[in-house]
Amino acid sequence: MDRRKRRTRKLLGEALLELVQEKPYEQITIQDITDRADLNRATYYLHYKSKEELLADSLEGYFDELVEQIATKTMNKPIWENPEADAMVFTHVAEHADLYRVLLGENGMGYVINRIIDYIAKFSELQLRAGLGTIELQAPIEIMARHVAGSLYALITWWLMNDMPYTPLQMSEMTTRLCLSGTVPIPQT
Amino acid sequence: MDRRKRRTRKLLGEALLELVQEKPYEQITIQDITDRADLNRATYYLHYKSKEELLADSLEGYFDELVEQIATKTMNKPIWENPEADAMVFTHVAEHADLYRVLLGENGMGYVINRIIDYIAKFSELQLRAGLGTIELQAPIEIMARHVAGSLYALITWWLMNDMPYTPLQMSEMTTRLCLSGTVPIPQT
DNA sequence: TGAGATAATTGACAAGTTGTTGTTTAATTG
DNA sequence: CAATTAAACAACAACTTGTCAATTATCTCA
Repeated sequence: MDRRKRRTRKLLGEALLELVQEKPYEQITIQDITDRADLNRATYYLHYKSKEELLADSLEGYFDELVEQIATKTMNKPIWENPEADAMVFTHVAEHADLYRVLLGENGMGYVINRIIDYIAKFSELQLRAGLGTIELQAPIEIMARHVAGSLYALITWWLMNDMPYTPLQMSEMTTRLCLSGTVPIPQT
Repeated sequence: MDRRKRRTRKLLGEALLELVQEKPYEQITIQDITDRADLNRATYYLHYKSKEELLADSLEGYFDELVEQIATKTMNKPIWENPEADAMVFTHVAEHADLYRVLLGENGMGYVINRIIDYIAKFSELQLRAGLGTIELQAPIEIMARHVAGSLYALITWWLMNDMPYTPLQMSEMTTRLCLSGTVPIPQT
């Protein structure tokens, strides 16, 4: 890819991620973005058709970085020996807390939220499949993966929106425990 | 409330919920809404300041209806004797599938998503507190409630987006099982 | 029922946004 | 260095927004 092209896109992405922290996403205009990036508005349309397209592109980097980090650390380990994997997610979120608060919070963006849940679900599915034989199935793997993803997502946002009252490791341990053993380890029925 | 006022708001709400199923939410203009509702554009501003305000107002009805249904059926029963409660949620979603697909799916709306998770979390928290004494805590109740809410949310959307391949009762049973006992009932470590 | 209050209609305003185009200038690559 | 590709710039019509003041219709309650 042309160096100029890359440069422009990077500038646009940075501008958007900055702006997203200053005012509601819907209120950000293309004008705002190009002003901030010091580019002509017409230039924007040479690269992206919509705001969404730019946003997707800009977030790619963050996700890839995280996924790669995790992948190298947790290859093939079954999920229940891996609170570190989740801990990395919480750490990553903490490092970009301002951004994620906007993306996931109050008036968060459905696109991003679903994207993240998908990401986690895919990952969990792999982990669950890896540990297959040993465990008794509570539900189809696909569904279990969604369950885990939803839980992790909800705990991340709760944690973010409540000023991160636990350490990433604590959060990750609770998440793991809840996902593996559920809320009621020994049902008294 | 004045009958005309109520009428106008109802018309606006219906118009928005219709439009939301026809084109992306961001692309819907106030003009579109008032055209559809057969009202003057200026009238809109007499009632709402933003699209979000109208949306919130319009959804209120749906949620209240559902919550009331559930509340009467499940009063005071501990959560693990209540797959019916969850089943009602899945049934409700199925009845308004087209709408929820837009609100929660692909380019869903963070506002709505978070609103729903909050709703469920509050509800779970009550249920968990009710059954307290009997169970050993895996994590603070607040967190467990989020965990359950996230899971239910994720399973609902997965189910919706995959053309509802199970019955509401099946979904609800799986949800309950996963939340109570986790993905790995007897960890073999 | 009728008077007074409240909503809705209408038309118009300036300000701002959008997407696009054609031309010119600059940077990059081999 | 020449050819290619991107960016800058200015200007376009079309549309959206929020707000106004003046007018008309509808509702409420005494």
